[in-house]
Amino acid sequence: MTTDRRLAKPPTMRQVAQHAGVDVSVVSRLLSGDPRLSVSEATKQRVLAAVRLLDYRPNLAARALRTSRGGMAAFVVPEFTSPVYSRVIAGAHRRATEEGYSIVVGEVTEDLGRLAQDYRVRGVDGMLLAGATLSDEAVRALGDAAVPVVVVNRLVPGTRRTAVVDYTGATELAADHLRDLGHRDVVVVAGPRHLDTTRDRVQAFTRRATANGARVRQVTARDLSGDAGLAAGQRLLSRNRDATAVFAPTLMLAVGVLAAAHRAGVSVPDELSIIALHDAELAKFTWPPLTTVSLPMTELGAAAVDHLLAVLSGADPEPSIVTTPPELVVRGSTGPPR
Amino acid sequence: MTTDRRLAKPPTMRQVAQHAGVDVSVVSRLLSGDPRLSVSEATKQRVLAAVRLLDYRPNLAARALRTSRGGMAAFVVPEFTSPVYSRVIAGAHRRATEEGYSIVVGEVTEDLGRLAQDYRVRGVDGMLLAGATLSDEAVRALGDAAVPVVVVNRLVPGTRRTAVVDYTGATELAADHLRDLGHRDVVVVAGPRHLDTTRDRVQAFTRRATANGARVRQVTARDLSGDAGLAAGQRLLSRNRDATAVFAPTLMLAVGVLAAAHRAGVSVPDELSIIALHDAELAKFTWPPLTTVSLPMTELGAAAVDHLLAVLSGADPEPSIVTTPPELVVRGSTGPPR
DNA sequence: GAGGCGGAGGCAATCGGTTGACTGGAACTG
DNA sequence: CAGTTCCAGTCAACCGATTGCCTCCGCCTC
Repeated sequence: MTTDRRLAKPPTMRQVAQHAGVDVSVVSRLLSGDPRLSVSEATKQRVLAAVRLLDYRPNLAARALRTSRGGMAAFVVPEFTSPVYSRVIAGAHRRATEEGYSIVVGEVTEDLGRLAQDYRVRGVDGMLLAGATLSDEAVRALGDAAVPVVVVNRLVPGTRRTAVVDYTGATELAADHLRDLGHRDVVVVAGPRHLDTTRDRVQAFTRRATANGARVRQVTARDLSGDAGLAAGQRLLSRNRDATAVFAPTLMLAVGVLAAAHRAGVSVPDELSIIALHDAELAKFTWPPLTTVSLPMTELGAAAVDHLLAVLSGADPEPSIVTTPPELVVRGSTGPPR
Repeated sequence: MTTDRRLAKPPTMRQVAQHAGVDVSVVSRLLSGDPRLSVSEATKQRVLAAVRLLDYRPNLAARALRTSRGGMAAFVVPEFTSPVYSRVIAGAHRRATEEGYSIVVGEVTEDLGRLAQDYRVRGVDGMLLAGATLSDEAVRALGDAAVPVVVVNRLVPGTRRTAVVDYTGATELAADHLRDLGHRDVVVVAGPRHLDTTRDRVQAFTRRATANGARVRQVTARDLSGDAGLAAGQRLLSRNRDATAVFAPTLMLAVGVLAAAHRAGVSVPDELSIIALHDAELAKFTWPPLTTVSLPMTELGAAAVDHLLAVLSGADPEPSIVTTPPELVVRGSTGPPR
């Protein structure tokens, strides 16, 4: 059972072949399911038995060298500490593992083309690129990087290689929740203008809320951090005293706004309701707990991997849109306006 | 300047050699700094010029095949969504990148030996293993896995291959802060008994707080999640009404206790002070913001990589202890007892 | 009986670096 | 001037899997 997995070198295909009394090419073709190979059933069983006996697994470096396919995908993020991206990574990792791929992690740098080249020689077959901090042109320029790139969670006009979740449905859920509670005067926290991700979410929300008959105003956060949310929240509270609800396109912004409310002595949800996009454990433990719209980020990671794999096998699929419906998670931060 | 980095195959060492009019072996030895090579300065410059011109980088798959060193390290965690581990990963990634290594991520499975074998054939040279959920024996058994394993953030008796931060100093900082505020009756939230990580922290805190003259009692959380902290907090509030302060060995436990206090209408810090180990953005945005002791988790990641690299180069270093001093971050969750 | 055909498997080049062994010539020694 | 020592590189065998092409053999056809 325990096949002495010490420091000894792993078995090679040659050893399997010897064990089964055949040529390595037979083993290779058999294991890769080459249709042009014909083997007798007996030989086939001998080979498979040898594979099992030796606990053989192909050396990926050798395979990568020969085929220039390394069985790895890079997940590149602006920073590792985002609670949202970590869920996307988890999903990507799971799916990749199922497909025999590994995930290597990377950080966004100014020269993504160079990064792609590095990956290429490392046997990394493609990149999953998350992060809204790049300009549209920068993203489009990646169309012919050294390895294929799939942009995650962002729809860039002119690029098909993306995987996204449906934010429209999520924003509508949020807008309708506020309407149902009776809010008619809402502030949305917009991200910085150059971040198309939040721009889209804010537009979609605004459209729906307006259609619902609400007055929608806007404050702009300088980035998507909690600090930016805090600052935006403070501006919001001093300028829009009559607003009864706030919509934040990301969780940390909402947490920041909540902190601003606490500091200003504004009671949530009595004087101000807060609702955010994206759910995470964190949302359960603020005070009051945050009402959010949960999005299928794990599935997004998986979809991105699937998309990349499709591209790698020569296809040019439509942008992948994760259809798992968003879910409204009502906690304590929303209530009827006073 | 832009050397057409399209889909074309990257330049090989052979091309560099041809360009410089020398044998590939010269290029190889020159680039790897082989001391047994002697080259004229002129040749050397020609080779280096060719390298730059072609923007050559060695194919890692080929190198891995020959040397069985793939230039990759795996960071294996129990789950990706921990805000603490993500900082460790960030540190590991930075350091690894500096050393020309890549980080692949993995999830803890029951059969870590098998995982190590998979990594071996993938060209992953070693594992950084985080996560306290494994038994001591399981960890010790990894001593002779297919690739070397460095255990992160955990001191297992009988293993030298670990990198840790100094929790003792951190717990003393916390205990002394509570003493300075005048607390004499403290509850510590212990993690589950089998988690030696939190056990050590709890013991160290208890020792110091007791020495400081405080009465120290204990509640046990079933794991390290916010939910577990909430449950423990509720038990704590019903059983130890006279305690004036709580020490939590991890951030999420503290967040859970804080939530319990809110739900019970107990005011923090007036009726109950809360202090936690580990700082993260999250701590700034709870209400009140959490007083914490910040630990050098980024440095820990870097130290773990350094340790692994040392092991890979044949050394057998002492357990690495990150000496960057912990820092007390006083926010709003601690104050004098009423 | 010669030729054809298909099944079962073998041969060997190749991917791109690495590394131990080796060589041609200049310089130096005795 | 023969012999030795360096210097500056060169040669070629790997590492382990993949893959186009070849062979051998038995059997079927005409």
